Amino acid sequence: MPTRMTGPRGQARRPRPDAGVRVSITDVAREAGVAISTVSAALNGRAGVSEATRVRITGIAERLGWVPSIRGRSLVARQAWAVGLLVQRPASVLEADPFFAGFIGGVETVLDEAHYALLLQLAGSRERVLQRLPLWARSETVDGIFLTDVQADDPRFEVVGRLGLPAVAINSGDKRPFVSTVHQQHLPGLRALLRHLLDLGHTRIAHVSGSPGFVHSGEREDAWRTELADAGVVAGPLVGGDFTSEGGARAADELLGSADPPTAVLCANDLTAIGFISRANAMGFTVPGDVSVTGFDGIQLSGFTAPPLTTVQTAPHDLGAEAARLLLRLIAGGEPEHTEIPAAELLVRASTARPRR
Amino acid sequence: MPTRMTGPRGQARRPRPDAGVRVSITDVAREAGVAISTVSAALNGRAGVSEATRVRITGIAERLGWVPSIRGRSLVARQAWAVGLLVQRPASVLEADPFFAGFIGGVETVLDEAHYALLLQLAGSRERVLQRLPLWARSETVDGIFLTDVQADDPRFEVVGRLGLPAVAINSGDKRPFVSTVHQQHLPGLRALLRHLLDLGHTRIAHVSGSPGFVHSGEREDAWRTELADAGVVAGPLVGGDFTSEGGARAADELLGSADPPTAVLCANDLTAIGFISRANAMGFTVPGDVSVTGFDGIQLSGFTAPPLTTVQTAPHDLGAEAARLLLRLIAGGEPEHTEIPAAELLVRASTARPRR
DNA sequence: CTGAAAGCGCTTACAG
DNA sequence: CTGAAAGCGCTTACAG
Repeated sequence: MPTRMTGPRGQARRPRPDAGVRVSITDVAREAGVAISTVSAALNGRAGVSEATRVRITGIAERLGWVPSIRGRSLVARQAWAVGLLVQRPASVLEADPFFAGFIGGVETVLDEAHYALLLQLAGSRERVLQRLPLWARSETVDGIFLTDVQADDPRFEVVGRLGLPAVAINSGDKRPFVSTVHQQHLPGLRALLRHLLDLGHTRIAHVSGSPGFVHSGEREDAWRTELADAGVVAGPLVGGDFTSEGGARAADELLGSADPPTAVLCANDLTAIGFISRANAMGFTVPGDVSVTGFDGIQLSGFTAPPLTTVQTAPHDLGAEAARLLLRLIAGGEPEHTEIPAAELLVRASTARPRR
Repeated sequence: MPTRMTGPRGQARRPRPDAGVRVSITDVAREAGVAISTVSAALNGRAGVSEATRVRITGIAERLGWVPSIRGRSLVARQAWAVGLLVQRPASVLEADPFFAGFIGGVETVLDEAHYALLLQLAGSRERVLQRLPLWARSETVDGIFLTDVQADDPRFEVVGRLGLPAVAINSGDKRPFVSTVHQQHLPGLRALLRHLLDLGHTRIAHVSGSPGFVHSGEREDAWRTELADAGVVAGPLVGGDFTSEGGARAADELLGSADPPTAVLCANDLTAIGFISRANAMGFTVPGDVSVTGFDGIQLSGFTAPPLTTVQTAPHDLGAEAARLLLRLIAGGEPEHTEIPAAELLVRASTARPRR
């Protein structure tokens, strides 16, 4: 039976097989009959250690299963070898959102190679993020952070600037002080999408918007308004959405239940479009026969809906990879940079067609 | 212009506004004219500090913006205040998978309250996970880990046991040595799903399996075989899938292109089912008119497909929350526990109906 | 109630 | 080429 002992913080800790014997640099040094500084130099490939000693020490370290403690190393190096993603959303939204999985996947491919880890925390709201950001920075838990879900007047920029915390903003619209930014242009794809609808002959094009406050919500709404104005078409009704399928379904109720429904609907993202189509079908409308519907994002499932969605293909994975590269460079002492990945492109599939009349 | 200086590891580091002046416990002690041990005791609410001193020190710490460095604290406390998720999949699979977002969301809701962080790393393959696990454990980067995607003969159990690393296995099937486990029963829902198809009158029920090697792939295939056998129905054709929509589409090609297509298809998960339906439609088959199709998982979009999917509703979020609770208890010195969350339930929607003849 | 010391596991100048 | 010492920022016994 395992016995109980009391750990350094007074918590009961159960010893495990082979676990009590944490091997430290001191153990390796003792075993090798050298000083710890020699072990350190040998293992880190620093000059000034004879090949014979290096081989001997390496062998002993391996035999003892010694791996340098990141805690001791962090303390002197003043690095955490971790970067953070402090998400400004409740868990429920994160779980449904198609952006984060791709973004994190991209981030990881780069961090992994650099032997950096990603620290993830869900702060749930804008207020709690602002509360936690200084703690993260001052406690030196991470060497830098990603700023996603940038809002129009985002106070985080001022905070990371003041704290001196390396940060990369993703799709923040403008260049911001103190931080690097990576951006994927959505406007060209959005314009192409609207021209596609106009070219098909639509003149009554509605918009289901994203959650208010987000940079990309405003961007999509503006593009819709501007592009239609340029074509001399009166912008159809605007319905407030929230980037969810439920929001899309509600918008369908409202738009298709009206006296003069639109012939095309620009949805703020794919989830919204899928919800819209689902409800439209339930109401007896066919897509694209009665109404053309477009998405935005190009999530994997958008190619497998009925009908497959006309949308704009974004690249959260590539955005994540580039953001990670920028952050690592900033941490290494580089100046802030501002880069772009290739613009999001129109993907014409089967959810759009000529208007019936 | 910022000047350059060289950091402790020889990397160039750019000082930032306000960033050079890292305030440590020593600064607070000096400012307050007390010993660092007094500052530590005061800030951690330990007994033996007069109220007056505590108030004074707290005030000074706040004014100086001091937050204890997790590095210094980690070293003496021998805790990382972080747990890890070392994912055994390439980024592309992770990005498409509906499980992880929900699971991570659930984990976070619990960790956040306990002031623990989640360290995420994508190792990409089983081999690299096994290579990295000892490094994570020995470098003391995390206090414990989650074991997801458990495979039939998973070597990770032996490794975490040997390393003494607290671990929680998710849906691992059996109880395993050394680790806590959390499980959501899928079998009752799976059986109900199959009985639903049998009750509708289907006698030719095919299965599109998941990726080979995973516990839940085998579980679904076994249930399909067993339940049909119990009902005296010969199990229809089995097609290998991979939990993706592409795999589902390929399976539709194969099954619906055959001379005697099945009247119902049990897909290993929702993504597979959605891909199957998409291709079925393209081939001129209606769902559920010509063929009934079922999913598994109950992802949010499964309610918005055309037709909405009959599936089994799983709860990755709850699984994540419970797994996090178990892991924190294990880290605090508790014995391994084995818990269950409520079983996954059948969700009958519109993708299933009586067979045509 | 407060302070001085030791030590967690490392790395980095600096002596020999 | 190797070793002894100092120090990163904390916490925890132990003295006073």
